[in-house]
Order: sequence, then structure tokens, then C-alpha cells
Amino acid sequence: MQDFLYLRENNIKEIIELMLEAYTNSYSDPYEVLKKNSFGKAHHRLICAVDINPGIKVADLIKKLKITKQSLSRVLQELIKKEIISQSKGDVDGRHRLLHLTENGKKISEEIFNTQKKRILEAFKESDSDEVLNFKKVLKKIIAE
Amino acid sequence: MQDFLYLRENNIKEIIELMLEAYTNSYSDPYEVLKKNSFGKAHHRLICAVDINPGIKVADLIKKLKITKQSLSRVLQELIKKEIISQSKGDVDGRHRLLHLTENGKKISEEIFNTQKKRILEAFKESDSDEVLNFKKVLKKIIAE
DNA sequence: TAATATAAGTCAATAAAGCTGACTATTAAA
DNA sequence: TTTAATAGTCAGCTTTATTGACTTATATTA
Repeated sequence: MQDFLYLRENNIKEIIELMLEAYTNSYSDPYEVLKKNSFGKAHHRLICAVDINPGIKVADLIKKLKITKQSLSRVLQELIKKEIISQSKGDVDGRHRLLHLTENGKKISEEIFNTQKKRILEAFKESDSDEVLNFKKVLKKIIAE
Repeated sequence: MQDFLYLRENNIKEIIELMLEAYTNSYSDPYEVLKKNSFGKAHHRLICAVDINPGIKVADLIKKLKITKQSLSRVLQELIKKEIISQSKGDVDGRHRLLHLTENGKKISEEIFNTQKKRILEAFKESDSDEVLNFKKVLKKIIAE
């Protein structure tokens, strides 16, 4: 039986640490933009999640960010008050609150994104198409339950 | 000129969100093990970083985790007191403090790792060797400054 | 050697992010 | 019409991280 090097414990452990560092680095890039708007890491995570998942409902956001309803609420209500995020009643299920970025929210999210994308683009420019596709593919598999 | 789909803004944005979710999921897996030992997310990150980088010095840990000396200190001193991490004076430069896991620390780190590796192994088993190698390769490029 | 710079540690105050528990209001499903 | 699900809220607390001002020990350089 073949010994798959990439399944060895040390490789897995290294990957887990690389993910920590990649996340930490990527999500600290927009520090200045966030500070300018008096936003913290919690706002950042929320804005990113709503941007890429327009119309997401509160319960799904809680699952995605793995925080409690009360923790989300504080940050969410701030962003609603500042008109970064808007809410609408779900048409399929009236209990749902569907979240979207406002026009202003989209602008700020773009500004945040512009600082984050530099790092990713640099990495991707040094990679070929297959490498990037495989990267995304494996990322998705890691997320799947 | 060819339009490289994987360099499109929406793809980059999606990747950024996938990294958030992959990190969040992976690092919430050992919740029970950490709780049992009265450790939080800060301890977890520190233990992971010292495990994969034995002999790392304090200044490098601060850069890696992107927290202040004071934030690190509180958690580090706790783990030193509990004999999870040990310090030694650097032989090249006596100002450095080199950090290692103790025997007990290695045991706890393994226990934490075992809960985290499941998710990664599941993902890797559904992937071929090239996919995993490319995943790691791109992760490293994202980290590089 | 004396002055300066670096690495680490510490004290104090504060802010940011998250948690538990106990509720209410609204809407959907049984 | 009772029950369950979704979202929101209030209160109090813990954990994580910050800024700023210092000290101590060691290394570098003038």
C-alpha cells in the first residue's frame, strides 16, 4: 500500500497552521480602512459574509460566523443603524430577515476588498490556473460538514 | 488577451470568504477539548503556532498571530504556569526566549489536533495528490509578504 | 568602555468581541 | 389552536486585545 505523503500527520498539522496564518494575514490587511470607519474585526467578518451571500438570513449568518445571536446582534444593529446593511422580511417565510449591503455598504465593502485582494492576486499571479482551481476546490471540501 | 476566470474579482472575493469559513470551521472543531482544559481561542492559536514552530521566539510569535506583546503575554504566562509551554534562553542571542511545548503540552496539542485533523483528512481523502499539493502551495503564497 | 538599541516582561486602564440566561414578539406548522 | 421556529432584546459577565508607560537584561556600536 502506498504511503500518501500529503496524508501524513505532520503535513496535516502544517496545513492547519498555514490556514491560521493565511486567514490572519488576509483579514488584517484592511486595518486602516476599517479603523477609518470605526469598524472592528467583527464588523469586517459580517460585511464580508453579507457581501458574498446577499439575502442571507440571520440564522445562517450565525452558523457561518459561529457566534451567538446576541453577539451578532450588537454588531448587526450597529451596521443597520449606520446604513451599511439593510434588512427585509422574507417572502417565503415571513419570520426570516434577509440581509443585504446598502449602496453605501457596497462601497465600503469594495474598499475593504481592494486591500484584501492584493495579497490574493499576488499569490494567484504566481500560480497557474490549475493550482488556483485546486486551491478553491479543497477549501470548499474543508468547509463541507 | 485571455480572460483568466480565476483572477476575476468575484472569484477572489469568494476565495476570501471561503478562507474565513475554512478557518472558522477548522478552529472551532476542538471546542470540547479546549473547554475541558479551560482554554480559549487565544490559547488554541498559541499552542498550534508553538507546536508547528518549536523554538519560536516571542517577537516572531507576535508577528505570526498579529497581536500585541501584552495580549500574547497574558495567555503565554498562563500556559507557562500550567506547564504547557516552556521557555529557554536563546543561545545565539541571550535576549531571545525560545518557546517549546512541554511533554504535557504535546499531549494536549495532539488531542486538539486529533479533532481538527478529521475535517482536513475528510477533505483530502476526496482529493487527489495534486489537488492537495496545489492547495498547500497556494496557501503558502498567500502568506508570503 | 560607555552609550544606545533591541527583546522581553510588566502594570494599569480601556475597548472589542464573545458568552450565558431569561425573556418578548411575530410568523409558520402541526 | 396549540406548538415550534425565527428574530430581537436586556442584563451581566468573561475573554481577547488594545494603548501607553515603564523595567530589566542583553547586544551592538561609537
